[in-house]
Amino acid sequence: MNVMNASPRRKELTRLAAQLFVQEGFDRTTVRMLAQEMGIKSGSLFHHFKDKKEILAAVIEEGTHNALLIARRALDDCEDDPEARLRAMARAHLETLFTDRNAHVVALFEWRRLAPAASAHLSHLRDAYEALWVAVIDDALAAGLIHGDRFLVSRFVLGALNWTVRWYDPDGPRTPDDLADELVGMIMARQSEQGDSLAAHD
Amino acid sequence: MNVMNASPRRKELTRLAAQLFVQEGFDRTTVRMLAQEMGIKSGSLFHHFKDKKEILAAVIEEGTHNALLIARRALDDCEDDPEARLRAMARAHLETLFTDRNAHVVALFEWRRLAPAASAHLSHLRDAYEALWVAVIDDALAAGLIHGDRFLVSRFVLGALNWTVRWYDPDGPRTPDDLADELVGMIMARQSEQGDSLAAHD
DNA sequence: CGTTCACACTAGCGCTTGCTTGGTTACCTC
DNA sequence: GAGGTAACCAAGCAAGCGCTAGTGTGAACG
Repeated sequence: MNVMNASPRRKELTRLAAQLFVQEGFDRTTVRMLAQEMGIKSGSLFHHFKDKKEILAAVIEEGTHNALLIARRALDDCEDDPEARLRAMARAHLETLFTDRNAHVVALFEWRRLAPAASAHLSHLRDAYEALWVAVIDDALAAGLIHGDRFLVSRFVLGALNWTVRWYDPDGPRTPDDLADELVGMIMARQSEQGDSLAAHD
Repeated sequence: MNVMNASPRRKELTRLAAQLFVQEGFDRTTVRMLAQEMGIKSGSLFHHFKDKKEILAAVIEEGTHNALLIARRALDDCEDDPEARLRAMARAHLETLFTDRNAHVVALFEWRRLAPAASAHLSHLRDAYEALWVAVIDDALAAGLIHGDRFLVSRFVLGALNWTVRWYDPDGPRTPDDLADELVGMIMARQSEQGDSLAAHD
């Protein structure tokens, strides 16, 4: 019985589980389906995970961890002006949603299924990820690039991004980067003249 | 065995079912839980609905129907400029989400659980609702009020609105109308140079 | 009065669920 | 070659699931 460590085998199983959770949802994914996808019998599954919820926790941890890594790398690699950083974060978010796809989607949509104790352990990962967003949004607000309440803007932007998993077709004409750029363009104050709209909100 | 008609009793049961579906999700809501909430035994439930999925279908139909009614009324009651109409649609959307709450939320999040045949019957309702949105967005684009691709803008806006059910606290300081106004303000091309009219909505 | 009908009940069937148990294999280390 | 260990399997249990069958009510109607 493994508890929290990450053997290579367990990592692979987690990746497969994420795929099924995205397709079917956590509740409709049975341990027998998971086992079959992994090429083992259902009983063997409980050698790697204590119970079904621990599989979900592992998937969500993996997804959030990955999102954090990709976002940090994106911020490191991009230029240092507010618009570029905002664009980089939006692109990174969609990248985790659609290329790494599975785990991050599960993290977004099945969070509630976790026991409070388990989600408490993961919340620091999530907080770190959200902190990145808040910093970028704050910079964009301070630069007059966008306008509004910092709390609401970040929620709206993340909502618009997260909802893409409901309608986006990866085989369609648009790339995830196109989506990210369009969203950033949509919310940016089209400044024909620069400067004075440094709106300090209360 | 009722099939599609809507007796008053069935309507009430549908309302109660929606409440549970929002709280627990469709899969985790058992027929015994539904029956208890309705004050009857689980067997009696199947006098009103053919099976569990028909309950979900009834809830979703109710939710979409209601959203359509509220949106139409909002458009009728508001002034006839693109900004007012956009604001009215956003407000109406959040109104269905949070006051009528239950059914519309189920319609958004449990759509996939429906059999294709059942969802085909409901798709015309959904199409009608989306048509309202597309018309309003098109007007706003034509008026230069917002900018971007009509398809993407509507998806992003609806995504931002729908995602509110994940974080909005009805007991908090903000009203749903506040949220709607902030979102509209966020995406509007602010070519009026005087001002950060932030808290000043309506 | 008898018939009908909407509505509810009791009882439980057949199946699936998450999970446990006891044992087997293959490999590593000393 | 003895001992340990990670990985797996066959078999199945207890609980819960959606749903059905058969019956009993009281009100409405002729």
